[in-house]
Amino acid sequence: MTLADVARASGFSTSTVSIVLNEAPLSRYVAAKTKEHIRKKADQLGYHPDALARSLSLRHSHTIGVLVFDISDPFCMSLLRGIERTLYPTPYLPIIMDADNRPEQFERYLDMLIGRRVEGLILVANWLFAEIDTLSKIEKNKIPITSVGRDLSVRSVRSVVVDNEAGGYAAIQHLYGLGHRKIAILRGPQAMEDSLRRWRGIQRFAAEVGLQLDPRLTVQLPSLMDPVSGFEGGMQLTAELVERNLPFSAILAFDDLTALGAIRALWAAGRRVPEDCSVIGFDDVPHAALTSPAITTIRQPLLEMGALAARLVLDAIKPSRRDSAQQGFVHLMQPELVQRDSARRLTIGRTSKSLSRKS
Amino acid sequence: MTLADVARASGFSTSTVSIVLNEAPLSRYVAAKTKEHIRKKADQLGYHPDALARSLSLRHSHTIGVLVFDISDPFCMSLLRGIERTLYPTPYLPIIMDADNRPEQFERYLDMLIGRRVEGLILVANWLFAEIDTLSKIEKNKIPITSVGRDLSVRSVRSVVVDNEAGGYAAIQHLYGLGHRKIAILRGPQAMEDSLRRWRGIQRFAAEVGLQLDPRLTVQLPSLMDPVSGFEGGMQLTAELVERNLPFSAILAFDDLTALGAIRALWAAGRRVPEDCSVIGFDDVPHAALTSPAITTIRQPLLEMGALAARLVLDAIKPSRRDSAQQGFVHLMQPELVQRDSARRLTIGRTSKSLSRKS
DNA sequence: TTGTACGCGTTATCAA
DNA sequence: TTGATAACGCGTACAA
Repeated sequence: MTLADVARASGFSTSTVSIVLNEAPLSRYVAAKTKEHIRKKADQLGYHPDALARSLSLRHSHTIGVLVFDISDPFCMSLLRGIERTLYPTPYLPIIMDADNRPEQFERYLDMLIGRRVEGLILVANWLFAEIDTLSKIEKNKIPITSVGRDLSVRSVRSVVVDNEAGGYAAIQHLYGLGHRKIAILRGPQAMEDSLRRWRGIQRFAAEVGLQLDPRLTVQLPSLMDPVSGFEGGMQLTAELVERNLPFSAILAFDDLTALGAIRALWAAGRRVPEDCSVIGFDDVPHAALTSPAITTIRQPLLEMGALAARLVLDAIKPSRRDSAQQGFVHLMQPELVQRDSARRLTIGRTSKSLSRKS
Repeated sequence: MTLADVARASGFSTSTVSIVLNEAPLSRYVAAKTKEHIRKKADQLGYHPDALARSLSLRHSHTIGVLVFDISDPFCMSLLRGIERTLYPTPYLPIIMDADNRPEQFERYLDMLIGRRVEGLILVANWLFAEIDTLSKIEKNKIPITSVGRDLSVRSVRSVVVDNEAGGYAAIQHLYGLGHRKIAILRGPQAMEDSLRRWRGIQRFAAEVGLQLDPRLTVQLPSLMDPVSGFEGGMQLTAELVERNLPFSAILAFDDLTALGAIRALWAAGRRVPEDCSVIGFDDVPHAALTSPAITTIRQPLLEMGALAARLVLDAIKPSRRDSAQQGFVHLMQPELVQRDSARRLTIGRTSKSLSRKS
């Protein structure tokens, strides 16, 4: 079904049909019954304008590429929702691609997205990805890029990330406020900047209140990992901690998955959460609220972050902006403590040996 | 950067450039140094062929639409992965759209997908969706459709679904084998066919072994719900069960989210899983393995289901097939019991009042 | 108020 | 070996 088909069937020319169907300005001058007739014919023929041909003619595709590094990471879901919802009322269509954790796939999809002439690009970079130089291709093509979840502002891309330092600070502050002093810290992989930032926040708080962080209780997730292995990592690290028999009454985990792993290890060792040990996570992925106990965590405003990322590309696409000054700007979102059931006030005189004797 | 630009820069015609860059058959006759030269020029200009124009010319888009009804449902992630991985080595590009649980959005995206001339369509219909007549549009357009996760075979669409009856059967069989007799059953919403099928499997097993299903222990999730409310529903139903003080030693939940809700209610009531009550889920969504206790469940082979769905559309797209006979065929996938920690053998003489006295 | 003709970037056909 | 030209389906000046 092409425009020509509709034109032939309705007895008018393609231009008239096009004008009517698009409600173009000129359609003001088209007779009402002509419009009626054309619309009916089009409908009855099941005509759908060819978006490809239209894009070609109009010289813009009305699409925004959304490149996700790992769609199975629960972290992404809310981000995608935020993007989706922001784009929905606009004429822009998000095209979601999943790189399945593989850099080559990422590159290939990037190429395809460029080939499809996306007008903007949102990178959902939840996890590490090696400095992919492929981005320079995009930069050359002058396609506005926004990265969400990871700071890529070194290049010419705008980034939307959570304030990791504030998050780390809030996490330890909460635990401290609950009376915990012997706190095990499960840091993220070395290579991850998020991890470093959170750690800085933790240290800052500790310094402010004079809390001593026992280096033996501060451990680090291995470097090369995919998101799920955050669970494995948290579990293993915690198991080792338990094994070493160091006293601790709380665990500050790198993220929710790590926290889940920690809880599993605790559970396996017969320690209850939160009775015997408090645990705090980071991110607030959707299912953090669904476990028992529900995870107390530092919430990244994922929905809002996705929405902001979408708005940023949208803004950058509009030609009538001098936002170019904002190139590479980092938007820091404020995290928020979500109190649930996995962390509680340290009670005195409980039997568990995991309790601190100090307080 | 267009083909014409490269042609101009390299001093050859667009045809030659096109032939060389596509490694078309004719390129066998092009001088090696010409190829070299053209390739270098193209590369250095950062030329990316315009997929839209190419599609227009070739009369096929090499895209497959993937319409997800709710991308935030963990159920979808593995399905998407399966689709993704199957399509990756082919020239077909999956275009993922998320309807965000809203029928209007579903319809709009369906239209856009048709407009973009997708050559096939995969419906990831995890949750209920009202008989959307919009599908008839697609049927008119002769685009092959495959539905995964939900049986839509009434129409001309091939469906890939798990054998729900076998799953229900396996679930109760497992619980029964563990010694449980007083089993609470959290059935899915009335309107959902999956639920009915699973229930049939349960009844069949019960009849075979002469197990009496206490009607008071068989409850049903409310009808209008989005996926997360499966959690709410499971929690509420279980809380009511506990409240009514009926003895039961195991819960057979409609799906994993429902199971999570049940566990939460049990947890809130001070009953431990699996010590005081066993729980079995359905689906094996990614995080069923990450809770403590990890959920024993009936696994849907989601990855394989996604892969099969993708292969089905791929097959249907190939013109040289007489698969049309397979229109509307349902592919039943076999579920599999995954034993983890939320269900265990009923031990005799435990203190909990929730135990069955019979066995 | 409606029709004609051209261009968007590619590929395919045919000629040279 | 390479180049000109006609589609592909659509929007839009421009003409009528």
